[in-house]
Amino acid sequence: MARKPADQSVNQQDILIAAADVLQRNGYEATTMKDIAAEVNLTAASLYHHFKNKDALLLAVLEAGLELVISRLEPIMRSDKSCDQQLREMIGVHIISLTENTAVGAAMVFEIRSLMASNGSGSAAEVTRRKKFFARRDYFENLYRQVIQKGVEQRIFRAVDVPIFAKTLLGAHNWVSVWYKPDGRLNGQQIATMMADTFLQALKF
Amino acid sequence: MARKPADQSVNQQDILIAAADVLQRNGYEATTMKDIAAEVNLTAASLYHHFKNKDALLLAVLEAGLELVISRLEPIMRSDKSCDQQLREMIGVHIISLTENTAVGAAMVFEIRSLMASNGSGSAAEVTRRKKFFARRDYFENLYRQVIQKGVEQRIFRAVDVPIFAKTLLGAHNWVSVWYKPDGRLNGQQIATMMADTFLQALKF
Amino acid sequence: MARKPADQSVNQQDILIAAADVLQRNGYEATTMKDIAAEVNLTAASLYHHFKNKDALLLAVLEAGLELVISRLEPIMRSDKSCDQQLREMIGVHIISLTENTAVGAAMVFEIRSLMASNGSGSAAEVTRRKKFFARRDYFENLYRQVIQKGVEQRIFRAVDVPIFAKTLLGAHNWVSVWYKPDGRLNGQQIATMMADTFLQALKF
Amino acid sequence: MARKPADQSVNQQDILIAAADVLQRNGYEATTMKDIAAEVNLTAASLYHHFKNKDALLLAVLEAGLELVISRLEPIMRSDKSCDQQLREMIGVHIISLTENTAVGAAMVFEIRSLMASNGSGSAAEVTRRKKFFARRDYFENLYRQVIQKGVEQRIFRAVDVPIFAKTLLGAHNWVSVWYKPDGRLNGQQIATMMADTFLQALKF
DNA sequence: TATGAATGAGGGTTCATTCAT
DNA sequence: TATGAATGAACCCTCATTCAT
Repeated sequence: MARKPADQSVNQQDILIAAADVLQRNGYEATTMKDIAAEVNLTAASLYHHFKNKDALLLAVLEAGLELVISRLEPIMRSDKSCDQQLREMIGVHIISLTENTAVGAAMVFEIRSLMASNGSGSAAEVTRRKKFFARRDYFENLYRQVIQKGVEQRIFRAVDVPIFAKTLLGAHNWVSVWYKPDGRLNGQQIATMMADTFLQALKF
Repeated sequence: MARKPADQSVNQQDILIAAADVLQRNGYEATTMKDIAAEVNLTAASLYHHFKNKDALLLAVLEAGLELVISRLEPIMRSDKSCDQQLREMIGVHIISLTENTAVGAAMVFEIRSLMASNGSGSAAEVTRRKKFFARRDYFENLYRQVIQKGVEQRIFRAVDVPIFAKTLLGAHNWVSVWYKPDGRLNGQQIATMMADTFLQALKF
Repeated sequence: MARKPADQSVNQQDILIAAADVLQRNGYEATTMKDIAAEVNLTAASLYHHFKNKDALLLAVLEAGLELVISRLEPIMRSDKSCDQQLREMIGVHIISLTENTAVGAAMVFEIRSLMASNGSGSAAEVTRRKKFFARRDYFENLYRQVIQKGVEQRIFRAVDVPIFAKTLLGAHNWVSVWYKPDGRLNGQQIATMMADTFLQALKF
Repeated sequence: MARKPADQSVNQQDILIAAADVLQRNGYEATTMKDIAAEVNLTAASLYHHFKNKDALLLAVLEAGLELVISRLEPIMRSDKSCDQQLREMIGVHIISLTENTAVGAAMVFEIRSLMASNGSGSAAEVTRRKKFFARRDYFENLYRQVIQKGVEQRIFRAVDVPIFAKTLLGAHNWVSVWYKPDGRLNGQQIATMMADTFLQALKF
């Protein structure tokens, strides 16, 4: 009544990666636990040994993706390079992250709403964790705002509305994970360079 | 899009508007026929007198939104203004459309995937209609590409990769319908101006 | 994709009766919606047109059973007969109700705990309804307490601890629906008479 | 039932006690192996080293409870006291057992149905064991019948229908384990006395 | 047109149970 | 003995869709 799998057991990381992939392809609502499980050769029921429920899995996927990008952005922020150089590098690693791992990016674009829909429900711990995620998301966006703000103050960038500019930039980035195809005309690095050029140019006086 | 029939019964337009609204709030998968029906004081069953099925309804919503924007973009394209002026105005009406009618915009951002997921299924007529929609979507994106391309050729814009720049611009626009709040700090017109500034600046030599 | 049933549609009453029957046989947890549906030639899904969920159905069953008994008890209470006569008649109709409809009685015995288990969950309306049910249950028990109390005060009954005596009596009654078999040695009327004798005797000086 | 092994590992007794407790609180179907395991700091899987399956565990709980009561009832039966005194004492120890160990009592009230539901299934050994349990249950009820019968024959009790009177008495008793609260107005001894009074009175001429 | 009732399909989730470690 | 991981089975419930009225 309980068969053993041929290979060894999967870990949460494997599941997260698979889930991100499926989620990106199908979207949260259209993705079934079975779909995700199949991707790692498990039964849907088995997923519940690793994640409390579908919401928790989604949240874990988003968290992982967000933390990955943050972990790559922060060192750039902490460097003593000039603002324009910092922004250029940030856009670079961000786009590269997105193209290397479309799953994470697309999940973030599309599924935040699903996450918000589940707001209010769940245990206190779940609510807390969700709040923390949104706080991290704001922190992430703030990294961009900070460097833009700093550049404006240092007269390196022209005087733009920082929140709007950040949203503009992030929207453009997010969309990459929707249209990017690994076998397309341009690779991630090339796209990153172009987009960095675009936004740096947009900030010139 | 604003004609008012004499009688009081709901028509397809009413349903489309309501559907777009609900779809934006909840997303395609999370939106039930009952939800949409409730918005126009009908039962789910009654919706089937107006639309063949949920997919057809979604498609109709997307079509309406897309055609609205196209209908506002084409006159600008056909004018004899300079490329930069054309692009500025296009961005303007696009953003305004999005902020005036978040429903349509968000539907376009989020639900294209759902539509693609249903690809291959359905009658020949449905498949044809879906194909036509995607063709229109490409046409829409092409409007942007054309004006950018023309500007580049006329040395009014710097030499950018046109497809990538168009995607960048569209990504930024689409994202507006996600974060825009009618009671926010800035209205649609202000946002439109700022984003136009950004992208026009980005195209300067 | 949606077949019609051969016979005409069922109403809530039919479902309640069927549900009470199945619930009694299997217990709440062991009873599936499918089981109940099958009893009225419906699909499980169809039940949800009549009751919001399994809990609501259970509650409706219990309510119906309780109200039935209360409706038979109250006229006796309101009569101007002597306490001992009143109590005798109450025991009579109660036992008869139980043997005529073991389902309801057993459900009441066994499933109150299930109902309590679901306490706190659900919408405010559900909680309210549940509270009201428990209030009615208390009212029901109070009918017995009142007549006993009155009898004690009028020196018709010996001085017993009223709450304990009522519990004793109710426990004996409830258990009837567990062991009573329609084709047993004695019918409901006979059992009722014997139990009335027992408890009236127990109250003599 | 209260021996304590030197080591600290759990033994079947510990599990039985814990299981009885959880079963009483939640009922058989609503109680999970995990629930029971948690009560003794084990995992569900570990329980299977002690009991073949959930049914076996339930049966063991019921057996233990039943045997406990029987073991306390038999000495009274074997004494040469008068019938009325014997019955009084039997009611006393029975109620006390119930209030001291609600778990066992409630399990007996509520879970017999679950046990019967599993009838027919299982190995021959299991069926045998189940049959034996039911035989013991009948034996237990017979203890009451015997003393009542004897009393009637000796003209100590009035002529009642013995089976019905026994059911009446047992129903009242079983119900105690449902409503008894350790911190209630009366303790087990007081309740026992009152109920003994009631039933002895009911048997008077 | 509108709808109440019904249903097949399926999704999330739970749970008893197994087995390798 | 103990357990983590896994699973088949089943359950509750939802939903798009149909059809008689």
